Amino acid sequence: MRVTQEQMRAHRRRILSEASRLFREKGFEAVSVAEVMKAAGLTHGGFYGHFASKEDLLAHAIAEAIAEKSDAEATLPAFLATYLSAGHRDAVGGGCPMAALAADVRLRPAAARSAMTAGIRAQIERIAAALPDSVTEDRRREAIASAAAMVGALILARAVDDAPLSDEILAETRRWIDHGA
Amino acid sequence: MRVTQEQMRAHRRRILSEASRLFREKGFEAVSVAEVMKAAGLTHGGFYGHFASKEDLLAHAIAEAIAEKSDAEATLPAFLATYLSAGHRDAVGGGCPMAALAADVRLRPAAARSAMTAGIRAQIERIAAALPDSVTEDRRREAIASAAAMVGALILARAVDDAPLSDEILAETRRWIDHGA
DNA sequence: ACACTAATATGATGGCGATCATATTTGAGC
DNA sequence: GCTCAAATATGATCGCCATCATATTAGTGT
Repeated sequence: MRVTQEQMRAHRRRILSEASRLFREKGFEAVSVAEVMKAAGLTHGGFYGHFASKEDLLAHAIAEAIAEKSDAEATLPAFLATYLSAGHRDAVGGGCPMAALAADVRLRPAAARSAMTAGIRAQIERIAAALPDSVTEDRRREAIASAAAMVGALILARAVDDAPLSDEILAETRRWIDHGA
Repeated sequence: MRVTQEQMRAHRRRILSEASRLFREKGFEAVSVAEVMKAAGLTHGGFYGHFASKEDLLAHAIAEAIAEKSDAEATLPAFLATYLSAGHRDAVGGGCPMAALAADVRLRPAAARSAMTAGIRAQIERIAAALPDSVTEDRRREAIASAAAMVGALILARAVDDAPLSDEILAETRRWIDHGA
């Protein structure tokens, strides 16, 4: 049945939002188009009225997740405390799209990689802006290394099946960045 | 046809080695059991004589990759130079199993996570051993943060579709760890 | 050498999932 | 209000793949 143009835009937003969450939570391949549509309260057939393919959806979902996360924390220690927390580790679906999908994106077509690249760039710049003043070149280096350490720590903390080790990875990486920056 | 027990062990090793490479290269889901067997020079049917399931294979393949990588470089700068190099970034199939599979392992059953956890532990200890002398507690912190930064940098460098940015992520993270350690 | 069984090969099976075709409903523009 | 096309729903299709069943071959222990 046909719906309002407004409704249709709302549907598209809903699909994107659910896809963004599901992809982060379960990985790209493990989520079916039908599952996304069901989560959005629709049936699978209408999907191709909104997106060209599942991979097209991924690219938009990544962009969505990145845009949604662009409200930065002011200071680096505050950001770090949130980012490298048990809460963030355990809430993958609503968490950092890079930690959840950057490894996966290597295997995906250009559009998805491009969206991810934009997110990584933005993240580096955001961290650089939050760093205490110093030489521009050093700020960028610190921002890059901090971003890498944060993403890496979250990925490792999520991979590990041992809770104390997982906590330790988060805590020690956090202290290390705090100390170095 | 039946083969020598020796042959059979060789087949198993071959399957593991090809699986280890293929999983790193293309991801767990994108590799089929038949593909692994073909790469090992066998047909798909015999697979279940060697492993209980595809996921069982993954667990053993991770353990394999980790064992194969356990010949450490002596010094941290030397290890870093290899690890955060364009060559390593571009040779995923023979590269670090954590950078290739840690993010994926979060979605896999216990055995795979357990093998990965052992690898992460070993890597942390190896880095700690390679660090210049200092207080034990600080060494461990530096080792954990360095491991996280290295894995994160490699993942980000591989995700990005822009060569200069990718190179920059590797180079700056490397300098940052070198400097801090 | 023989019998037995282990290793592999060949050939199903069953399910899932991306995508497409067609039907249905109902906004939108006149 | 009427017409037409646009969203969505329903229902294929087609291919892939993990796993299993059965056949074939030939080591292994005697």
